[in-house]
Amino acid sequence: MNIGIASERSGLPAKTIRYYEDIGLLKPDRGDNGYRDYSTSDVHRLRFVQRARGLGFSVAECRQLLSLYDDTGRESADVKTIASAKLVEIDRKIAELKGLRDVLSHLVAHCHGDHRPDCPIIDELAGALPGS
Amino acid sequence: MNIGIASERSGLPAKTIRYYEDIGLLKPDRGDNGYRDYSTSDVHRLRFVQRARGLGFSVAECRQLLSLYDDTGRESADVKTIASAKLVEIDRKIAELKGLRDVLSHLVAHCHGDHRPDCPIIDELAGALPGS
DNA sequence: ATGAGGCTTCCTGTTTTAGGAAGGTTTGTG
DNA sequence: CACAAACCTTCCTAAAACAGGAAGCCTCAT
Repeated sequence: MNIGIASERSGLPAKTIRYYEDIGLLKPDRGDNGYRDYSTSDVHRLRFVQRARGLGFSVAECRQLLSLYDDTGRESADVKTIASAKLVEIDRKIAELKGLRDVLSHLVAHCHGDHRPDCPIIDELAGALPGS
Repeated sequence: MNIGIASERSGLPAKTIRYYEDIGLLKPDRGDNGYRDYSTSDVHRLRFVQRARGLGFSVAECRQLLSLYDDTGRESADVKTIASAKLVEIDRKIAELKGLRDVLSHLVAHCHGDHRPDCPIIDELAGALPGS
């Protein structure tokens, strides 16, 4: 399929998809006319990256995640090591998002009209040190 | 406090903190020597941004989030509108992270040795279209 | 067969930083 | 007091991750 369709289906702009090819994240086939030709598997990879990027993973981290996704010999220790590190990070991100969620909903529900330094919910939340 | 301490306490490099000042995210006091002087409230703001950035929010979005955080008249409809939009987005991100978590843990636990296109878990997960 | 729309490459610009030079300030130590 | 180490300042440059747009080829419907 052409890049326009791949763009629609992955949620990524065509520009970004070409950029990802430039930096070696994926190498679609080329048709006789020189057009890029994406498989559904390519689209899956792109969608995967689209999500991970939106969740604060760098392109380098996405490359790692893709390498797990691609690895055909998944029993290797390397793969497991990387994957469990990513799992820890994901859990941390989930916890932070829940924290952020709490700040916002409490701001809306309980702090209207208050002045900034007086709100105990914020102070508590701002108090948790982030991980790496 | 000096920028070095603020950097330690917020988890952000001093360079990044100065950049955030450049683009108007916060305006610390200045001492007689010209050094920036950060309050604990400044550090809270910085930590807030540090988290939000790591979770895939753009600096522009962080600016919005900070404006909620700062707003002293929180009963305004505008603020509530923005906040609830952010809440929806955060919930979406939490759901996506959980999805990503599932992919990874299943990859590690159940798919070792499989070839990519044969794994039904991935196919299923890659099948969910992301929101905006 | 022609015009609209999609694709190509290439070049430039923006955002969000990181790195480093050149120089002033502060602090601890002899 | 002197001096060095460790901090701070501004400014300039570069990298990462894109976005915008020009110039030109390809395709498809009318």
